[in-house]
Amino acid sequence: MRMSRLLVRTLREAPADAEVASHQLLVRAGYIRRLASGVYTYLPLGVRVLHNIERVIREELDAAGCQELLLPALHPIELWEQSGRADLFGTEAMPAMVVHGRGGDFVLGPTHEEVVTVTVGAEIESYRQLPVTVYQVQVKFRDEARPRFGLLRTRELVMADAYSFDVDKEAMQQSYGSVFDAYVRIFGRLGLEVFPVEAHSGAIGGDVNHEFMVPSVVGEDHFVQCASCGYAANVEAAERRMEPDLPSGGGAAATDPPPALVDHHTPDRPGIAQVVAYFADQGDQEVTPADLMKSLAIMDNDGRATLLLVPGDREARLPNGWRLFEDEDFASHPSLVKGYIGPVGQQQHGIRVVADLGIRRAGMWMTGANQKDHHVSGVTLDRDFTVDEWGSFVEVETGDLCPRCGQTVGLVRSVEAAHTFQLGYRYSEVMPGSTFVAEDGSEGRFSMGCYGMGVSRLLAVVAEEHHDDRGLVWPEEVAPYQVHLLSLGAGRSPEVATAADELYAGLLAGGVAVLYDDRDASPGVKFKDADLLGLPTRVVVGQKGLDRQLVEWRSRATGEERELAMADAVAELSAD
RNA sequence: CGGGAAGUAGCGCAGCUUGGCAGCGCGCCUGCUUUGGGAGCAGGAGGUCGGGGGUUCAAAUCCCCCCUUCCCGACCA
Repeated sequence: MRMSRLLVRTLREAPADAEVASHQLLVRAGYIRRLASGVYTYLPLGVRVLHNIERVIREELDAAGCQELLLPALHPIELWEQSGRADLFGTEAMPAMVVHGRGGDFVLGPTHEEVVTVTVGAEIESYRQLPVTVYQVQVKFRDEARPRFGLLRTRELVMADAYSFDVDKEAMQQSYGSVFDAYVRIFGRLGLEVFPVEAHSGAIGGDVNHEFMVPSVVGEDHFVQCASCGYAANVEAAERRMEPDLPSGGGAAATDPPPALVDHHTPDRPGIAQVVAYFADQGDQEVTPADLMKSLAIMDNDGRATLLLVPGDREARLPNGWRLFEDEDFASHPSLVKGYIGPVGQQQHGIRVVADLGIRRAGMWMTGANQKDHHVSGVTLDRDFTVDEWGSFVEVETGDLCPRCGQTVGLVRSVEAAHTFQLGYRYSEVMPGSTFVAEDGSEGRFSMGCYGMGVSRLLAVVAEEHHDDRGLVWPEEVAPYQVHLLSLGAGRSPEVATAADELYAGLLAGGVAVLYDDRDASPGVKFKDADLLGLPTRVVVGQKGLDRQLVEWRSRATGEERELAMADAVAELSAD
């Protein structure tokens, strides 16, 4: 491609709305342009990068035996009513956008479980046709509450997602493993370090699932990593080890004998922070969040009223399916007084008590008195309350102990670049046609998996992880062109112009993806633009080199420079 | 959705406090000169000062409403 004809314009300064490096550079170098908040146009250079990422994904998924199809982006709303997820529209869990057409209401597909299930279900009649894994690469739509960081979080995004269909759970897990492995290979080819972590499943559903986390300073997530044994998990799913006798930095040490319960009048002070502030204002007694026990009224996934106890200085981590009490739940369980909840005597009211292991450490606690505007201190395990079930119910923090090996873990800031789910029967149970004749003649239902990867987000992540202060530095797999050919002073030197034109023609004939900067621009401009665009190899044709029948070769990534004989240049560059 | 900031030429910004010709740098166009790390000179084009309403002889500037964008938080497939 001749740069004089390429639809690209580089900017010396980044637009004020671009904050992070990948966003600034992609805009400055002319790869993308913003159309609206979270909606971007891919200019020719950007499209080539996008297509390269897609090519890598296709190659690996094809190699793993997956078959590509293309599903509609426009979904009849009835399809989502059948899965029950239409109820979530407009909520934070499923910010889908609905459009009204002549044929009824449609959803701009935010994800494709419903569509793919009915599509594949209609084609599969027998277990003999299974397993099958399909995938697609297409645009999806999400009405993001807050688009961010250029392509990292958008309202319209390109995703690649695969869906596996198997005869049973064991077979599904096989398929899951094979796509999982393909995903790991894809990240490797894109030049990204990735950590598949155990995670929550959110609105997609299913049991086992993994997020593919790429460590990055622009990440919106953190994952927990153990340097010694390799344990890695999302903070929402991570557990920690807690030795019963190990102090965890909270609560008051138990005295012997334990002191009596002390009631404190704490008017209008629901919540840990307010109580701490209240005692700080009073001045007669210092109370820290760690002295308090956080008592949360929960509906668990079986609909049981449950009291969850965690140390007051820790964030509670609710298991999948659990939710906080709503007003009507409080109304039907009067023993739990919103804002002043405590564990004392709750089992007598039919409340199950579960507690984080951090509560078990020797200690007594201040907590709600189950009476409005009152807290109570000196609350002691076994004497004043008992626990029905222990577990790890707090978000893991740096310095906590690895649940696997007991060493300390750390939090790593990262971008969620892909998410894979073992769905099981979540969709095949509710979507019509998701049955097949099993080997024994009975009716079977698909055990499914789904595997989503953010293609446009990956473009941003690769740019984020591969740039320097002068511009982008694309890995070869994704670079829009491999060679950036510059002619210097071609306007005044017919010899340079001819040599550069011939080299360009030779590279094209040799099948090299080459971008030819044939513009009538000064050398400085061409060098700066070449650095900014970030193609792997730069080749300069100038009078200086031509006098010795040489062209100059330079690696964008390493800065390494070589001189190539004019006569060998095409062969050498084609071999790369 | 809560908090904060900002909208003036394609991009980056000044002007607003104290109302009075709409500016600067880069980019763009023409010509000449230049040419190995974002060249020089000369000439030129380009504006709904985010939108609407109000105050005033007069509004980019003061007042009210709205829209948009970005950042922090919440949330997130």
